[in-house]
Amino acid sequence: MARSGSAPPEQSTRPWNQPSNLRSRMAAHAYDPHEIESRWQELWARERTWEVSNEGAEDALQAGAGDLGDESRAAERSYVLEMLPYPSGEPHIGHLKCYAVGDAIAHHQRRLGLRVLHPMGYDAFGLPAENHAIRTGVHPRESTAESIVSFQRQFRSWGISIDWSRELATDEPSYYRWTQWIFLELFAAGLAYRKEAAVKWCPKDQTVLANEQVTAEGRCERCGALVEARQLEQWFFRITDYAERLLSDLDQIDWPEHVKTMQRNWIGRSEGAEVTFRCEQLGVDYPVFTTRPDTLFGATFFVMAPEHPEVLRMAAGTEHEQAVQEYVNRALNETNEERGNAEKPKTGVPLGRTVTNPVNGEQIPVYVADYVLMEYGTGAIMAVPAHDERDYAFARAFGLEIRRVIAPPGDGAEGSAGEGEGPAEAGQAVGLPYTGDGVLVNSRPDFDGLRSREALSAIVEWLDREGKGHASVNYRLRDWLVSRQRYWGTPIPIVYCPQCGTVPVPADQLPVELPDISDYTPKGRPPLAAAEDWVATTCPTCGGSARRETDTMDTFVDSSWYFLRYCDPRNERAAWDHEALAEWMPVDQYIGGVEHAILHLMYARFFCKALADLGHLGFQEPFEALFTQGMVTKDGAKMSKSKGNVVSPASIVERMGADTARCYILFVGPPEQDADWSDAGVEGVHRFLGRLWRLAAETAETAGPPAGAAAEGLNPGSPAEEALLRKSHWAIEKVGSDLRRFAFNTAIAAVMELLNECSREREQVGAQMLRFALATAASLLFPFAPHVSADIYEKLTGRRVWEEPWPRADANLLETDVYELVCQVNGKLRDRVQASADASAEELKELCRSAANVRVHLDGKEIVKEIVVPGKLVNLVVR
RNA sequence: GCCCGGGUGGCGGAAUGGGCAUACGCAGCGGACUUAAAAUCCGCGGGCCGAGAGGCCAUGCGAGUUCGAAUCUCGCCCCGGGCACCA
Repeated sequence: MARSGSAPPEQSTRPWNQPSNLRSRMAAHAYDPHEIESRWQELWARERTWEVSNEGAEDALQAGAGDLGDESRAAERSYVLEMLPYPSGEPHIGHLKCYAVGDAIAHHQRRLGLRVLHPMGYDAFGLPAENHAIRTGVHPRESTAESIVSFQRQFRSWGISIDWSRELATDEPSYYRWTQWIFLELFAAGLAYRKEAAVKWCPKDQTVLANEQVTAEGRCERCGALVEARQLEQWFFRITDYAERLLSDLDQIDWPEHVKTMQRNWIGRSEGAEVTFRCEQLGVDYPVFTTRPDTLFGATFFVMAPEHPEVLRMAAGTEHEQAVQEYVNRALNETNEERGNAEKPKTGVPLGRTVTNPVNGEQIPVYVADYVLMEYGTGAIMAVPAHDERDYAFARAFGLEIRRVIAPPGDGAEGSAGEGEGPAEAGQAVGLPYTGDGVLVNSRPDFDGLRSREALSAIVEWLDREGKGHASVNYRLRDWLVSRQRYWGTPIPIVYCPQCGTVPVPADQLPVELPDISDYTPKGRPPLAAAEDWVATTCPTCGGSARRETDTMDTFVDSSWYFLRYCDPRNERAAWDHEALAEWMPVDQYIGGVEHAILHLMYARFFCKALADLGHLGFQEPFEALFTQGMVTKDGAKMSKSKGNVVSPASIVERMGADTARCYILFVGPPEQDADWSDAGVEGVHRFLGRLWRLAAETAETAGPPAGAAAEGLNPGSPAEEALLRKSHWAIEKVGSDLRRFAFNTAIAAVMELLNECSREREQVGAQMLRFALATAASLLFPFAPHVSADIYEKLTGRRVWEEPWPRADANLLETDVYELVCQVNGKLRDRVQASADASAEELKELCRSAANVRVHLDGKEIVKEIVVPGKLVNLVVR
């Protein structure tokens, strides 16, 4: 079996750049990516290579019920998913990167033996198509359909291994019917509700804007007019009910730490207490939230948000009523950008009332000020100017008392009661505001001297006993505003009946189809309101005449559940079948841009938790693992039409082929980091694929008929052959481990190294060994450059590379019996010598001491210490 | 201001648990082939000194820990991202 002796050099092996008939050889071995890529793409399409069926469904057909073998099925399946693309114009380079990453993972997992679900769809509703319609009159459905066709064509031309049988678009009634169903489920559970809220309004376009349509300067994205605030009835999802679970479940999922951190910050959990301040004059209690109950004795005034429903009532009948009314009106019309600026001077107006500080019974004045936000906490605060930057600024501006109640730890000033007391000016001297923890002073005998931490719980306990407060947790997260006064979106399936009020459309009457309209121009009300025939309907409950909701849903709603639909995309009876979901969900590897770190990823998590609570899902987290890819820039800047630095994937594919484009984008650097596009760099990768293909084509000729699986029965017949065999196994090991850690750049570099060794050694090794090494290279490169790899592999072995198991490295070939021992003196490299792998520490020391250049550096010195790292180095410490 | 990333040749980057800094690619230089060019192939390649052997210096800056630091610790500078009146 083992062929001993050297494999005879192939007589037909001839330097392939030999002068004779160079031209014809070049023609015969020219790398033609277009021919190769279209040939393989056609085959994969014809044979539906990447489609997977739902085994659960098949089991159910065969066996009646299908929960046998759940575990083994779970072990064998994998769901790889890239974020749903928004189809607009043509795919850009960011899409290419995303799918290059996802496809590499999908291919690798398939060849590890998993059944991989890798579907595709389109986030087809959205504003750009509607804005386009306003400009051109072309129906958004048409322009979107056109974009989808272009996306499909390009994704196919990239050779992405998609199961096209599951394709979907969120603007299809067969899809949004179920988006509406989910809305109704949330509505029935009280998780979808209506309330008045401030929206962004463009006075010029006479339309409500989505947040993302407002520029950083607070202007309308389209016309540049300053955006105003308006109060309108809006639909919300009660995501805040899930704040705690959205936060704590982050610990269970394998996501990049920075994404989790962003979500944690977004949710913004704060522990503290709710404390009640009573207005004796009106006999009303006003609770506030504070994270610093230990500073309660320093509360010298009380502030309410302009939106607070009690503000006007409180001021009513006082001399300040007029001023308060004016201040509130002004504040409500401010944009968030103006109001949110912490730098601007504090403004506010007294209400002419006082409330009682529950810990000491003091009457403190009440103000209305726009630095207090209605959306957070209770919309009112206790102000502790000595220990809060904002309250301090306000107190200084209004000449209010600043009372120091926390002394910095260990400053010895704990006993100096009275210090910092009195109106504004007194505060300056002692470095106020001091916002850190410390020791209580100026409070009450039983609390003075306690540290902040201790005082905090002691005071909360006291409040609790007295019925004046209790421990409480607050979140920064707000409820999700889902209504959009827009046309191109999923209609909200609600009817307003004069008799019955707000009535959900019964599930069996879904979908509420989006009607065609002819005029998309904004007219001060949602475009759908103009579709009179559609708006006028009958009440599902009483049958009387009623009107439809004319707002549509935020497109983030559409994309919050599409990954569920992929599991069962053609189901007409339900949004999904439980079996199908049990088979595929959750997504094992999700891939997308970090720009969705908060919104999309938070919304999808919320949907799954809510749907799980309603009994529709059997899991809590949709995405087990997340990978966020970095941006692709050109000349260091984000690609944009206005900068004229856009690199179109189509032009790269046309010039050099999809394999080159995909490999380059992965080779240029770590995929999670931003990468700058370099035309010269692409050429380099293209050259590499060409060299690989040509050497393989040459080798296929000289090595004779394809020889089946490349590795079988192959024994090295010479040191050169053994070296190439070892290099092949090194590459197998390297690419495998690199794939596991998403290090595609170094994986491709390893295949390059293997090819370099192949071409260097091609005359020193037999054709069979060369064929093995090149087939290995193709096999390892397949996840990144599927077409050329499939082509080479077939030429060399007669087999289909995607049906081959992922190669396994032979551990024996990864270790050598001799290696280069690094010899150091005082930590500096002085020589390298051959050492045998089984040499003892003593032998290694001796080897090092006797190395030629080491001896020079030992001359006249005394060795005081010898450090041996077997397999690596010896370091001699001398004096 | 707070919280994350990151800073390595001319350039993109590599070094996976403290152990040969600069893998792989680009650009560059030299050579082969060609009437020539392109393409292709072979070779060189951090800086300084040296004829060479070799030596010294070098991973943003400064200290520290260690036999040994791109890697760990502390301080500082610069770049990118997120949050930012959230009580």
